[in-house]
Amino acid sequence: MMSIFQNAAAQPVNHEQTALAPKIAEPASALCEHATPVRARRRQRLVLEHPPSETVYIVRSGLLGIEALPAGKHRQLLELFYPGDIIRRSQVPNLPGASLTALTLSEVWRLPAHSFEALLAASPEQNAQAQRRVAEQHARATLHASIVGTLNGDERFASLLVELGLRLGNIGPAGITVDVPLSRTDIADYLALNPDTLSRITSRFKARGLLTQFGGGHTLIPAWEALCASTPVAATLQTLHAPPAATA
Amino acid sequence: MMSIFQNAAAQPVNHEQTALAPKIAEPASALCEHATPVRARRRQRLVLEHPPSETVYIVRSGLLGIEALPAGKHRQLLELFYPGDIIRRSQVPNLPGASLTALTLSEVWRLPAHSFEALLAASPEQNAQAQRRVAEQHARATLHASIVGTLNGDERFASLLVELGLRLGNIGPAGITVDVPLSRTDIADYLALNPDTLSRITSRFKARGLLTQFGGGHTLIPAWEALCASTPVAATLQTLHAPPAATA
DNA sequence: CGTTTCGTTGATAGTACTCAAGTGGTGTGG
DNA sequence: CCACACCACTTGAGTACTATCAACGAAACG
Repeated sequence: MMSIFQNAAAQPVNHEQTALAPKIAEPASALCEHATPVRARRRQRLVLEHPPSETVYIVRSGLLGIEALPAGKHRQLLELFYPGDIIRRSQVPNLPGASLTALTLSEVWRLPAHSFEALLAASPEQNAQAQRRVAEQHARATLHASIVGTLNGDERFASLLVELGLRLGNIGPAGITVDVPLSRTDIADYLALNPDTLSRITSRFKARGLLTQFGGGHTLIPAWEALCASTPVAATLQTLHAPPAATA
Repeated sequence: MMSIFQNAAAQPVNHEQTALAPKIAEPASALCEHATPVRARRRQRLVLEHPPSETVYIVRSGLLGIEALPAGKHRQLLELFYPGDIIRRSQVPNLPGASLTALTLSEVWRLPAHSFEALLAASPEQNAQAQRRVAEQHARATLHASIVGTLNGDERFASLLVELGLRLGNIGPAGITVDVPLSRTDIADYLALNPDTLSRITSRFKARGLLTQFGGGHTLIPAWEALCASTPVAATLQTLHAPPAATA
């Protein structure tokens, strides 16, 4: 049974055949009747009220992130959200400048927390599915803490490339192509690195043949296996970011 | 309305009066009839099966953590769990050596995920409360990523002390006393620091009058305000770790 | 009392940050 | 069409922080 919490826009990396499969039609859902569709352009911030008047967002397409602005330090990108993810205020730590920001043109559903809970209470299957989804998001947040806490710059960057390749990559003749929706600053803020340091890392990756960059974020990963070998968490990323078809 | 998901064992830090309030009696719950009580001694690992035969743990007392053992690196303590927290396999990234470990003598409830979901489906209030609890745990995981990603060693250690003070501290005549249940290695692994570096940090803190250590993890924080001033996330920690009475 | 373990401290090296200069592309106005 | 300003990215040199390794001291244990 297809559900609203599953990825709608992810294009699976499939090493056997060319991806770019047509998007699957979605079934009608009780949620879409009560939710307000919202389109967010790049860099637009979505309001995160404080409890108890909470708002729940469900990502339909695009890419969003939690950002914070620590006093006197650089912006942080704490977490990335993909289609199907569920976001509410209380999931976000009350850091200075904390906000939910669209990193690309995105579509989300917005609905009050009490409506969301009422809808879940009415459907045990969707309730269980929402729980699993939130648990998966938790695992991703924990993994990110692990990556930022122990890996060096090269390994962190390789980890992000693997994640984006699994989420957004397409099979091309010369490797896997990814239209990276993050700016260089975004990537540095997400990996807790300095933009200068990130530039050195990308230069090393290009020199090692792990990466080819074109304009506008168009990126080619010529050697997927070598890239996966550059990060100790490639297998873990696979379980959290690969679509079910590619996991099997 | 009191619930099973609220802290049962936390002793709030209250700057107005002495803490050590008597523990509140808990109401009967449908969960305790279906859950298996489990006692875990220090360093004991709790089994984390893979989906779909998932197990859900609910912390009753004590302190637990998620640990991982990256190849060729030191152990990582990725997350701490306090009474009331909900833990299931899919919340934990599939890292090498990932396990749920008791850091102190702990009591948990164990039940199959499908039973847990069935019980939540029967009670909309508990369902909503479980969702809020999981969201709060998500916020803590994200905050930890922020701490480990951007703060230096001193700030990380101060952040942990504030967290433990809020969770486990008691008001004493000379300041706030905390029986820190973590070994030095645990703390270093949690803060993504080297044990040697952590030792230097504690020495600095003792020299600055922020910390007094006795044997067996008995710790005194003489200057709470000064400690909070040592970390940029003191206010955020307050919202996530302070009991409701102390937050107001 | 000796052994083991843990914690501390010093010296050194590796990594990333900061600051600064240089490069390339883009857009605007002459 | 060119000149210029502007911005993002790159690269180099110096600095700050932490990890690593080794030695020392203290406490726990037999």
